[in-house]
Amino acid sequence: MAQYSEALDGVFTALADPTRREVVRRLGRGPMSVGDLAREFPMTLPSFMKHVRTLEANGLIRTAKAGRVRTCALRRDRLALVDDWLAEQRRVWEARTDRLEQFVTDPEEQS
Amino acid sequence: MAQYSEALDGVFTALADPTRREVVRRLGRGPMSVGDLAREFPMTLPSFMKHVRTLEANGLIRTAKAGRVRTCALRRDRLALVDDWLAEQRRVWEARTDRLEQFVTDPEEQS
DNA sequence: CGAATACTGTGCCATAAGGCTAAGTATCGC
DNA sequence: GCGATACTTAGCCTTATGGCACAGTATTCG
Repeated sequence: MAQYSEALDGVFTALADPTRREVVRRLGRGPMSVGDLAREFPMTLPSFMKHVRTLEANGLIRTAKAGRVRTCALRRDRLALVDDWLAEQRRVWEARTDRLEQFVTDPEEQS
Repeated sequence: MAQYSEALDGVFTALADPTRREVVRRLGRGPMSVGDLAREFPMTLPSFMKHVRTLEANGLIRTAKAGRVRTCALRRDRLALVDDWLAEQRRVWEARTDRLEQFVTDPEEQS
């Protein structure tokens, strides 16, 4: 029941950017170097590195430098936080005593 | 396989804020008016309304005004987008030919 | 050793996010 | 109708975000 979780803030923030989501996707296939990853995105390396750092800071990836190459790997366990949150949501709304949602958005209402 | 999805951007952005996540949680129990919702948060009404608008703009809630009261209701179907994205992630990493993750973060690496 | 490679660090910039106050509008209840 | 209620609009402020260029450091290769 951890409501105001900073961890969730971080994970959702990290996943709110399309570049970062794509990095997560690619790393799902296996570890990759920063350079190899960056090559697929239309931005400069320093800009791309910010995304890498954001992902790492929020625990979604792990990185390590060997020689001059930094390799990134996905941390699948962190994505589980999202799963958990969704599961709790479902728990909440399944708990309500079958209130039959009479509420309907009024079609007249525009603004 | 919609990668760069604006819908996902919106949903994740909306959920990245603890106030908005809590609103989603509370609405999980059933519809509520803006005023009733706002009363539980330590901020002014105008500030709170911004969150309501963000949630609505990103499709996570539906709102309608009756008289002087605006009622909010959760749109559970939008949360399914997150579920779907997670499911696709799992599909991606399960597809890799059991690459045994030899990659280990080098303990020497600090910066 | 010297050039190329692969980041890394710094600083700048524009826009967006999240909060506030103050004032305005629209209902509702007496 | 008049005051209270429930938003709503407008404008301001500060910080965060995401991108850039340019210069620097550390490895690797020939």
